Amino acid sequence: MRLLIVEDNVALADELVADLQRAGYAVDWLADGRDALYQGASEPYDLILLDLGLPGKSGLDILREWRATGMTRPVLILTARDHWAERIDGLKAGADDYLTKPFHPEELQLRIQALLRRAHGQVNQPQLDVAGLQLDEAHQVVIKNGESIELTAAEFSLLRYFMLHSGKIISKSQLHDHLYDGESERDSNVIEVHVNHLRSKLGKTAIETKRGQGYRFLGVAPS
Amino acid sequence: MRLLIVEDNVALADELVADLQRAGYAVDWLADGRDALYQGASEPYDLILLDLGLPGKSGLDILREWRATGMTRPVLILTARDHWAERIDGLKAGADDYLTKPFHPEELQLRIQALLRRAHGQVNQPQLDVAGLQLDEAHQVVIKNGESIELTAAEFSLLRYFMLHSGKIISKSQLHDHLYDGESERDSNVIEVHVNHLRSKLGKTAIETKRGQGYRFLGVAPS
DNA sequence: AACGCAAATTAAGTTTGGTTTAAGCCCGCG
DNA sequence: CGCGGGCTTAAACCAAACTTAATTTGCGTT
Repeated sequence: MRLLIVEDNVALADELVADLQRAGYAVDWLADGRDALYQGASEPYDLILLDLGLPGKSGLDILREWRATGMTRPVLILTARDHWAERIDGLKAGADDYLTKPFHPEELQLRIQALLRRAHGQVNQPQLDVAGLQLDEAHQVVIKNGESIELTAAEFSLLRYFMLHSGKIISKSQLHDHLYDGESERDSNVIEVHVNHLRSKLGKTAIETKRGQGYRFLGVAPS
Repeated sequence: MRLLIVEDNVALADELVADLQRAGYAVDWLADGRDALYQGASEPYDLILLDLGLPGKSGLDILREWRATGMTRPVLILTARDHWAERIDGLKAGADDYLTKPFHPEELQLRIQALLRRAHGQVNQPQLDVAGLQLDEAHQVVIKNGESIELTAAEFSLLRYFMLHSGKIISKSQLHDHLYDGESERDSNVIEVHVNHLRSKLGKTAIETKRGQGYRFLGVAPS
């Protein structure tokens, strides 16, 4: 999953970036509202964290412009506790959720997970449960027929993407765009290697390949 | 389907070409307005993507000249968001649709599909639905009597062309011109081979051959 | 800092499957 | 009949995807 953080406070931003990268997200960070307006709409982010107290262009304005031009990606607003009135404005402007600063990192993680699930139609489930597999974010493992399987960070975020897009055809470039941040190569076979690992852990049939188009996640049959 | 891209930004153009080729189009690319003016009118393109911010000759001028000389092919204009006034000029000059940069690749695909359908009288349908067959662009399959049939890339683009020209007689050289880009051979039997494959998947009667003239797509009778 | 480990990535070699070529056959039309 | 366009099949070719191994990276430990 690829996230964009729009936040002008450098110290906070650094911490956020570090936290989220540790949690297996590809993270880009922008401090400037103008850049954000453009990049948030053009790059394929899965979720955007937006600080409302930006210099230059206000966070609310950015959000409104995005929504006006048909940008539908989930946006989570960060706002200072003492500006609580902003929350309502934020939701009105099209935010999907908000969080007041200061907040606990774990709280943020949970909100992000919930938003991502929600954006893919997995409503009200505490964890991703798709096609015979449950993904345990806290322990970075996947449960298949009651048996828990350890995953590396890369495998985990790849599988999470597959589970959120179960049944759809996903191209390798799409995977690249969503699992790696701005500065990374396109001509490599990382994806293929990790898919190979996932297949050996979940079973060869869990991921189907559609030659020339991409992959399709099918999951496992219950035993 | 054969497309022409007129775009001077090399990076963007490369990406577009790659995307569209993956989607099964034959793609030519020109960066220069003067070349475009000539080639866009002389080669048998099915659709032209035209960037307005060209050096040398403006995109608008090119479009106007095309239309003045009776060139009726569909033209999709690409324009920067902050030059929004150009859109109206573009439509006045005879564009069929426009898209503001930055845009999502998927959005572009949808517009292209819509324009191609529109240019062939298939109005307002989300997917090609002709002669008992529905073409599913997203999954590269065709649906016949509720049953989904897998197609290879070559079969898919051939079938798409047939469905867009259903009932008309189509010569083999016409197929060559529209399914393969500039640099390719003419004396081969590729088309015949793929027609053969399509017939074996759809039924022998789906495509009729008019000896010495070409093929005619008839589709399948509902069961 | 330096080490050691595991994970991530790159690289190289192999397999697979789609596309094209090629050759022989069929068949409609003179 | 026989010529030529079209059909069919198999084989050749090529690029995508897979696999495995080697290398690099990053991190925790000392």
